[in-house]
Amino acid sequence: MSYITEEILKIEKKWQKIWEDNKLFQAQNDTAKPKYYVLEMYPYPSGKLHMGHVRNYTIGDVLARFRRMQGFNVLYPMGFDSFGLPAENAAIKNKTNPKEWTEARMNDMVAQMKQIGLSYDWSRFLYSHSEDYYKWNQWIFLQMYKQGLVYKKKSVVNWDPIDNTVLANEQVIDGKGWRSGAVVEKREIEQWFIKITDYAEELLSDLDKLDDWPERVKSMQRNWIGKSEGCMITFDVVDGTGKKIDEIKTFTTRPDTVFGIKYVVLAAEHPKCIEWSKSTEYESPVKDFIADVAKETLIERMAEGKEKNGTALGVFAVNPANGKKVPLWVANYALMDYGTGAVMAVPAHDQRDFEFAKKYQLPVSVVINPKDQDALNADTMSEAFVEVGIMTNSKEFDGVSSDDAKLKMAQWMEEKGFGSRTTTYRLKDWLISRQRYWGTPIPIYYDDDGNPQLIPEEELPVKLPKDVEFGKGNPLETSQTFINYTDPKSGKTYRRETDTMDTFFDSSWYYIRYTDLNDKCIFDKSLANYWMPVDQYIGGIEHAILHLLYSRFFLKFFRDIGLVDESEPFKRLLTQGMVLLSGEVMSKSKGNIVDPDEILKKFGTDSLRMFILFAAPPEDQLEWNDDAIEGSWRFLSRIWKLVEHRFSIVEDELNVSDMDDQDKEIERERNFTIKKVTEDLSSYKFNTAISSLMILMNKIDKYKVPEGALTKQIVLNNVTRSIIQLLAPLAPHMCEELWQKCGATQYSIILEGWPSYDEAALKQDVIELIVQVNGKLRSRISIPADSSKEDVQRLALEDEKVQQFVSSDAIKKFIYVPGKLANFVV
RNA sequence: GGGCAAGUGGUGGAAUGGCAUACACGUUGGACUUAAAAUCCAAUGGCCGUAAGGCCGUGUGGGUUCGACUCCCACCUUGCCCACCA
Repeated sequence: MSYITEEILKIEKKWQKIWEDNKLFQAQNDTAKPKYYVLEMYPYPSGKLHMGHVRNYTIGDVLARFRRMQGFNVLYPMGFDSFGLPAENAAIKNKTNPKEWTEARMNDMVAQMKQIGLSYDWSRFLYSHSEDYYKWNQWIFLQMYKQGLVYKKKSVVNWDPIDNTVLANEQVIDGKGWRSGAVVEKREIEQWFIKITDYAEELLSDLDKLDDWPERVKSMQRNWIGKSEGCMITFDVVDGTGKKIDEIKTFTTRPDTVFGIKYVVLAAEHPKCIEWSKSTEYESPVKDFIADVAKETLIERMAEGKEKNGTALGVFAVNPANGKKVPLWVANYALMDYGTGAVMAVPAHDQRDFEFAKKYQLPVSVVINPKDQDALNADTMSEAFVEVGIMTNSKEFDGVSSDDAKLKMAQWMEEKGFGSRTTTYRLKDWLISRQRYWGTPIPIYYDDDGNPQLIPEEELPVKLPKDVEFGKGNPLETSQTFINYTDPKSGKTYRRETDTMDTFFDSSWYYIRYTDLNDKCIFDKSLANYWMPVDQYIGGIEHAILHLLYSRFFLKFFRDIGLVDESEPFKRLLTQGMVLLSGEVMSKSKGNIVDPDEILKKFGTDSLRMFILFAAPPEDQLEWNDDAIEGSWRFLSRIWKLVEHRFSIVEDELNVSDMDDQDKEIERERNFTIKKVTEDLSSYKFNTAISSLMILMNKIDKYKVPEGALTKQIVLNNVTRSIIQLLAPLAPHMCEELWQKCGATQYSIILEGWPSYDEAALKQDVIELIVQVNGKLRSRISIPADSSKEDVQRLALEDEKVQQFVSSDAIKKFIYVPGKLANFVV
């Protein structure tokens, strides 16, 4: 037999069957054993696995197998994020049912996963469109409702005119729908929201506990939550005659500039714009302006360097710091959904306010001067001064550094009662309503007064109906069986909510459902406490913000209602890089894909796995290379031949006193490689783990075992067995097969444990030392490993090459780093 | 505008204060072969030199250090995230 395609495919099938027949990968709920939970982000059932999937799952599979060999009780499950728009779009296009379409794709992908030999526990398989799963989505919704975390609000939403649905802010990318790419329009409808903002502070501060998350992901989440500390200031609003008609609050991070306020602007969506200008000469220009802003698409509104526009409201705000009256304006650069929708404008010290003031000839007044420079002149300034400086024109605060003034003035405003220190977040509440069929129905009905009422828990799940028509808005509205809800107690019929949930709801808690897939409760608390958190989570960077933020929020919510003790779902996070072909991301639309199936047919899954792991660190982009995968096969082939041609079972024990220097060297390399591979796999440096196995293999090739040399044969056997064990998580099928040829005691190599190494065996008696002169490499000398500094200096000076550069009277300093190098400074 | 990450041979990459380019791919030469493939062996950063050897070299410019790809400062380039966020 040799390591060729025909044999490889036979071996793969053989071992996949043995694993399955013995239920080798089923996680046991044995809470006495140390656990390890490995999870990959469950996929959307898109059709076939692509290289990105293969890379993602290979990484997880290696870690799962490695931890199993180390004796951990490993949970390694798989499932599908199977609700979502594509199934519904396909249903419209092909006149099929979303369920059939989705399940056909799921089946294809599961078959491929099995073909690759991924060691999932299929007894814990789940998918979000099953009634057993989405029932708990509805249950969670009810619990959140009861905790006051769910509310309905009429609001301007992002409307995707191609997918005919509302999009969350997060699903709008550069003003376009994340799936359809259509320019998003604005519409106003009643929507369901989840108050994730209640958890903003904890979601932010707990990021500091996630030591094993990439800094990049944490910083993206921090940006997204967008915490700002500042001050809320209340202004009296007066009409032209000075009569108080109302109040307005503004948020600022610059309380130090409060004496420089020259006007106040409201966002165009602010309801007070119309109210305050009503029945005055300002009403019509204000209305025109608001209409103009409303007409703009998101793209236009967000365009960079956007011209600032506005118009006066005809009313005034009284600056509570100095009692001065300043005009109120409506402007396109104020945002309704951040802060209060109203901004105090300080033209001298904010670039946006400055530009606006210049355009509309509003006054500018300086309250901060630069340190150690001439005072600013408000009339000749060409841009706002935004740096730290010295306070001026600010009464008792004059002369104070503007940095210190921030706190002092905020405190002063608090004492005077018109300001209060506040924290705001950019994070917004989560809009979960979707006017779509293929998602979880929201468990609500409306009473005769139109007030929302909860569907009782015992009636869950609210099932998706089958009598629906696609292609006419929200399909659920076409189902008579669905829209009418009959209260079992009163027998009365009510209208049912037809919105479904954002599919991010499904994926926010699936990881904890794997810990206990029972049908009585969402999950058992003790099992969840045992398995959680996920020790290693693996997925794409595209989920760095939303999915991971929502998941963190859900677990904190579960904790708060007593379902689980953990606060963070994912202990360690790995965001794997993309797979590229000639520098571009592989994509169907570009036609530059390498089909995993083709590679599997040619080289088998072990070679594919080896290539993917070896070609780049897991977080980096991976450039596909047809030649390099052959290199991976070549390496596996050499190990195969090592067992076929050189391994030979010997009953005798190794006798250390019979070992010569070469034997000891191989034995040392064997121990060293075990140490290196163990460390590398623990920190997922698969590429260097493989390279150290290659180095060991190169050394084995040079190690000669003459006919009948018993000691050398035993040494060879030992190193061969170790290399197979170390390789087993990476190339599992071939290693199982070879292990059986090498004196296995168990039916699977996984049950034989992970090889250990002897720290003492790593020591060398004689080492090669680098000798530098003035930091430049000049020679290498062999010295006893335990030499003293004086001995090393003496030995080094005896070296011819060293003598060329050093005369003993010129030595200023001698540096000796034991085991590494010696350096003469002359 | 703010934040984060990265920049090393022909290519993927290794080394995170101590031999720069491990390991692999590719290329070239050789062995084996009637031949090819496969396999095995050798060479492979640049410049100078017949050679021994020397000099230069990790985006750029400074700095710290006996010693810097690695640490510090400034800049350039690329990628990603956020962004009229008050």
